[in-house]
Amino acid sequence: MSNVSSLINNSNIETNISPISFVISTSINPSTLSLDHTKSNKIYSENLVITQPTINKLLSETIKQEEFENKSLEEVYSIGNLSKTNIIQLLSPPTTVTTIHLQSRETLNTISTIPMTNTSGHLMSTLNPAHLSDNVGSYFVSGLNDLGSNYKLNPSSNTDLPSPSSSSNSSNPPSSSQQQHQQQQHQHHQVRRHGEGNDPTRKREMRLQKNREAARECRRKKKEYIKCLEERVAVLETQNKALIEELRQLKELYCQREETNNKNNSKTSSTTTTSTR
DNA sequence: TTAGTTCCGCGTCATGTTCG
DNA sequence: CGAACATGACGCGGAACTAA
Repeated sequence: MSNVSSLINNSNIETNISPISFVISTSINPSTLSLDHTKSNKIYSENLVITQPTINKLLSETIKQEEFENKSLEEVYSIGNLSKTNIIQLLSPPTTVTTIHLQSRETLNTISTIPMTNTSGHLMSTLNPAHLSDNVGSYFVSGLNDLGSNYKLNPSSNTDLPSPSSSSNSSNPPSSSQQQHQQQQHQHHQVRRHGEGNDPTRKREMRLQKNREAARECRRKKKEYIKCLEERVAVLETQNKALIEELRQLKELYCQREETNNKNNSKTSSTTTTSTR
């Protein structure tokens, strides 16, 4: 679990997106999900960054900004009617960050179907459960300075994974990672069968075996981390484009208003001069 | 078709970090 | 402080790709 306060302090990414934004950490216990176990790890480590309009929609269509900011954690929890959802921390405004541990596939679906918007409500992207499975969704690691904590996955994530037979894709042939997992388990059991005697050769074998597995896991995490970064880049680029467009429109509007004001001013000044004559 | 190149994943070693 | 773990570095083999 990443420290939300440090996340905010060390990274201005969320605050750049919106004065008030929310980080929803999808630290899902894989055992509670009926996901393909080869894919659950992806969800396990990633954070969703959802902006104010989205979180409002998530919690309640009727929640007003001020209301939300003044609520206690428990109150927000109950308003949002987020069953099985645990709001860990709600920082005070202006940077309000909520970290929510999602604990069920159901909750994940609730959030996943909500479009991500920017500060002005522009649609940024839609987070779809299918995207999560495909690892293409709009979710990313929480902040550059917090990447370490995302990079480090729960070491039990492998062993806690549901068995392939219980997954929804049980009819599919095992993927390479599934095979790898089975192979690892097999090797693990073999090692156990042989015991951990004091034989130096056996000790060395054990050490090599463990390191082999550790290296595999390390590479997997590294790949996942890089993928997260790439996805984050994509999302930030989209947001950046939207913000630039928003800025352009506002500038245009401002110029138009200036022009109208100038015209009005010149009109009134000319009428006043004629009336004084 | 084939030789050369690139990419990817693996196993191992060395070393830094964490934990009891 | 030692054991266990995490990770960077290195070399190797195989698959995929490419140019001749």
